Amino acid sequence: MLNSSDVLRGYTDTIILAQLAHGDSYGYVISRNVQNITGGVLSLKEATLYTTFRRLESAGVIESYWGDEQGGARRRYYHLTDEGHRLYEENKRDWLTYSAMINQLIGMEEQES
Amino acid sequence: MLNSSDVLRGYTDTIILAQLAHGDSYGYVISRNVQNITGGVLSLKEATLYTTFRRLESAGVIESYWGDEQGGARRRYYHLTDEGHRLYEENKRDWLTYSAMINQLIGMEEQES
DNA sequence: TGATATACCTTGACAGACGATGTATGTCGT
DNA sequence: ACGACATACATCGTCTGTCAAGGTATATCA
Repeated sequence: MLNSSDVLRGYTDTIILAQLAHGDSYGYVISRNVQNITGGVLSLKEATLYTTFRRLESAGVIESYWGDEQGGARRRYYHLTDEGHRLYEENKRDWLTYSAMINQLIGMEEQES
Repeated sequence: MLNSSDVLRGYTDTIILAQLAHGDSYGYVISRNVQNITGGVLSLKEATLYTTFRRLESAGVIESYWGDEQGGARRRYYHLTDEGHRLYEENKRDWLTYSAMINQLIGMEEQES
């Protein structure tokens, strides 16, 4: 009943920030990485990916530039700003807190009174 | 930047199923439980709660009946159906899988190549 | 009398995810 | 030469879940 959309919703931003934290990258590769890491179980759909890029760039957490490929399709690369790095760290901490709470809420561990 | 809505989105169903897994309950108490468990950090808003009840009942995973309170406000109790129990267990398993993947995706642990 | 707690409910708006669709370049097989 | 496929980016319109705002009703306590 749970689908990819609901599972990732709210974390797409952080997933993209994570991909960019170790170096500039571009849409197609990020999309592929997500599929590889999750064994194809979860995926950031292209429509989601590109609208998210727009949103993050408007927010000033990423910046983009065109790569100078010789041959092949053009690539728009994205770069994490300082603010982006800060947000990434913050979101990681938040995920730790929130995922622990969801664990509690959905009864993954029995709580003693 | 992450807010309660985004964090819980996709898990409200499971949270409610979890609350009902140990016995029938009603909206107000479930809402309070979520706040207590998370120390007030996360909360299921009433509008969300009641629209979710409708959706789950339509789906046949919960059933409702009016309590016979003598005095005080009336309460609509909810009961997990067999299908509801099944879905709850399934969603718990899914959460284990998906949360591990999100951990990977947002770089909570460094992966060796 | 009115404030507070308990308890339920609906409407309308918003925001994020995504299917469908489109564009363009380059490679490989036949 | 032609079509299939992979790479790569982009937008539009729809769907769905969340929630602020508003409402109803009962009981208790100051």
